[in-house]
Amino acid sequence: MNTTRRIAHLDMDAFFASVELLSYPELRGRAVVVGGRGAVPACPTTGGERQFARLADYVGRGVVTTSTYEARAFGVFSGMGLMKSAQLAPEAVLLPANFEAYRNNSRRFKAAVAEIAPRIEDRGIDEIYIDLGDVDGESRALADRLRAAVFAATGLSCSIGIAPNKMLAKIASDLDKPGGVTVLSDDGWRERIWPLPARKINGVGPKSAERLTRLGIESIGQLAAAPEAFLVSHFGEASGRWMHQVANGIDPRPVVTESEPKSVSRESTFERDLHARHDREALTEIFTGLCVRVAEDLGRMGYGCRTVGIKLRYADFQSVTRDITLPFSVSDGPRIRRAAGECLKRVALDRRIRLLGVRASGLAPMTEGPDAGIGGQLCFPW
DNA sequence: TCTGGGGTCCTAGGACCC
DNA sequence: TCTGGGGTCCTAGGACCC
Repeated sequence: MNTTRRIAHLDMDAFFASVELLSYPELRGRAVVVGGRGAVPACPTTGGERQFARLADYVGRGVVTTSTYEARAFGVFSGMGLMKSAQLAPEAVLLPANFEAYRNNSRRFKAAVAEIAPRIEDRGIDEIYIDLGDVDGESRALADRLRAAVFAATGLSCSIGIAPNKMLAKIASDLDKPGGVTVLSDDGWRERIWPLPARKINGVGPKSAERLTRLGIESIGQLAAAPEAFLVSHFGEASGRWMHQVANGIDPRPVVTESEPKSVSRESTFERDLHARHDREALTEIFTGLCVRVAEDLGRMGYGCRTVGIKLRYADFQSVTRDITLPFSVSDGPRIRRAAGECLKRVALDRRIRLLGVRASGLAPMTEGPDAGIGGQLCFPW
């Protein structure tokens, strides 16, 4: 019996920036950065030629969402503060994010893939896993077909990895970016994967990579050779085992084609740090607005929540969370606001705050009207 | 001149029940 | 009077991912 699976990971190349280049083809070949709250959109001048904001002129707390490969050559990557990236590439063009356009293109590329291979796991706006088990065709030819279909639907390029499991497929899709296809076979993957840094494993982040380095483990191959008991003793039962397995090419996780939402949240970082007393009015307004948006999200999804939580980030970047679980499900702004207010009473408000967030979890679909799912009761304990 | 916003999953301790 | 386990729920924090 042959139980070898065939799984693809498809990753759009510099997705947000590439979508912007569809609108502004004159920027092709230039260092372009997408991101930033309050970044200035492109505007036509009187001559008809479009005018773009320079990265060097940005002021604020925004970060890079995506950068073109030309910008990455300057060392500008996702997550970097815009003010810092401006020092590396002052002449780069800065564009504000246009999520409507990204969602549009995301839907289109996924639909194009689904025409060829319908078993798709959504991994966010710009990447998917595809179960190719029931799809005919040699892997490389199939990948070429998928790439062509994505390009025909969007005008955008992607990279694809095909391998016996998700972990290997994910690493493979990154091996030949942009526009590459990498196929790893059941017995040939080791020579490509084992020399890579352990950090390349999806799930080994900066903290774990640092700890591994201190233990003398740099590569995936070294991780694979480390005794499982040794990893378990340093990273705990679950993480240690998992690291040992994936480094040895064992990853039985299936491609999950459907999932229920677990939580929804809204948060906001302020232009300047606010003080609970001095800026009370502004904070109250922001807080209520976040609750209203969470309620709107829940309403749109048709879900209620039993747990309401808040998040604060202080000026020193320390974060705290508080949450409360209600005896029944809620979904309306006022009740979410009231529950979140209870949480707010349990945090220190004597320091400057840079971020405020509101979260709803313990989600359950609301079957009937907005008040269904609370057992018919309309009273609540406060 | 530090560091966005939206998520998932895991851990660990305490409460509470059997 | 002292001593157990196991299981579930709740809360807080943290790592990680896109």
